[in-house]
Amino acid sequence: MVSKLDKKKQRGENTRKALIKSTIDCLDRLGYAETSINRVLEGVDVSRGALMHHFPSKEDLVIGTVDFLLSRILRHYQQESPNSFPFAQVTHSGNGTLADALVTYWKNIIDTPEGRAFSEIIMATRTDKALSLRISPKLEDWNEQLNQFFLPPGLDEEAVEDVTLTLLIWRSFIRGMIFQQEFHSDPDYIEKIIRKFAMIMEPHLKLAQTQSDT
Amino acid sequence: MVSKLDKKKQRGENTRKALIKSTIDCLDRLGYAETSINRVLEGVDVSRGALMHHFPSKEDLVIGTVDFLLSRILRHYQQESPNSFPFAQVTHSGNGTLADALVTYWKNIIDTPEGRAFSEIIMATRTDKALSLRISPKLEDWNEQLNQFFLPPGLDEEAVEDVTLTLLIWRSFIRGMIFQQEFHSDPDYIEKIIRKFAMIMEPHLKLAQTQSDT
DNA sequence: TCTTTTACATACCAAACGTACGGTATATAC
DNA sequence: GTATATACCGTACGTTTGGTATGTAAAAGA
Repeated sequence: MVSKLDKKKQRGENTRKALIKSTIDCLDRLGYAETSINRVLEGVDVSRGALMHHFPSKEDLVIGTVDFLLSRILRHYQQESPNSFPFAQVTHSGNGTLADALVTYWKNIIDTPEGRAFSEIIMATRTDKALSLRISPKLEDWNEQLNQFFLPPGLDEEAVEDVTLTLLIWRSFIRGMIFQQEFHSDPDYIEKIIRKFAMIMEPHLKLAQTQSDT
Repeated sequence: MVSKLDKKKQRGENTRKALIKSTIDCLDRLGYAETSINRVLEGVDVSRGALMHHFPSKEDLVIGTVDFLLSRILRHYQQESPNSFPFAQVTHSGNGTLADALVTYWKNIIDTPEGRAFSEIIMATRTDKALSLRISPKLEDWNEQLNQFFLPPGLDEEAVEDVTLTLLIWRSFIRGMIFQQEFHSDPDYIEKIIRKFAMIMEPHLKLAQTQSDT
């Protein structure tokens, strides 16, 4: 009884996932402007009707994709993964340099199909008011949850503000690197920039940790 | 004799400028995905035929807009403007804080219709190969020219590399702030982040200057 | 068993897209 | 005066867009 129900729900879930995967692929390869429903369908064996069944509008498809991308990153932080999380590595484990961790984070999270697709959506959200209205609350929540990973308990208000700002600087820089890639396509040079940034930021991360220790 | 020819060429030049201005406005308000030829024409009193005469394809219109935007920023740097150029202010004049200059730069150059339109095009260039082929060389040239403003003569090779990397970090951060705005719409908070970044970067700019003085 | 719900498929729609093209007016060159 | 180039106009074309309407097969619930 249950297995047949599960089988059907599972089928629907698989279709949803396939559509979202194809959407991510399109956003990464073609950009937001050229990502159409037809193009998404080309990359997967799903009918137009099936897509409209799961995502009644194109906007719903984008929202579904955002939900997937946001929870993906959160999941990534929740289950340890000390190698791709720069701050955690420095403040918790202590082995390896911050620069290494930053480069790994860039390669594993930001400069990936999912990371680039996310950037495309964020960029589109800037001018798409309907999208912004639905996505902005999600982003605020997500931002809040992410920050919790970096805020050791017992910090005073000022220290929390300080760490939060430092985190935002880090995120702004690393997202901006997606733009910068257009000027410097050489991955080695990109890595060099990231390493220098890590070097400059390092003392300010250490400071945040020291404050929480006292 | 000359006046009549000039008058005609002037008229054409005015039409071109009006079309580019309208394109910038559309990119800023609607984003790259929703910027169509029809939409550009809506914002200006020019016929469809006139647009096709000056810009034979949509791609040509974008290229024309990029040319305008790039030369605009270069012009901005060439003619003094010490208030909006953070590095110049610190290394040349010395009055006012770096943070103030950075905030001014953000407000006057990046967070403007022209700055946002530029970001939209750069983002689109990532996935549009035809556009990338025509724009990338322009960007490399432009980048090179911009760097010249920040490189005092007599620097050794290592110092040049150091300053160049620092410049790229700065640019990556400030462009990334366009993304970050989607998370924090409050301008005062944006300013706070920029000021903290300036504080962190300040010693590293001073270092570059000291090296060139010795 | 009969009804409802879920998952998917096919066919179609009006609107908008970028582009092509024939035509007019005027200014310069010879 | 004639040829040529520039600036501009307006319509029409074929394609693609996001979205809808209708139908079918099967599982779930009564």
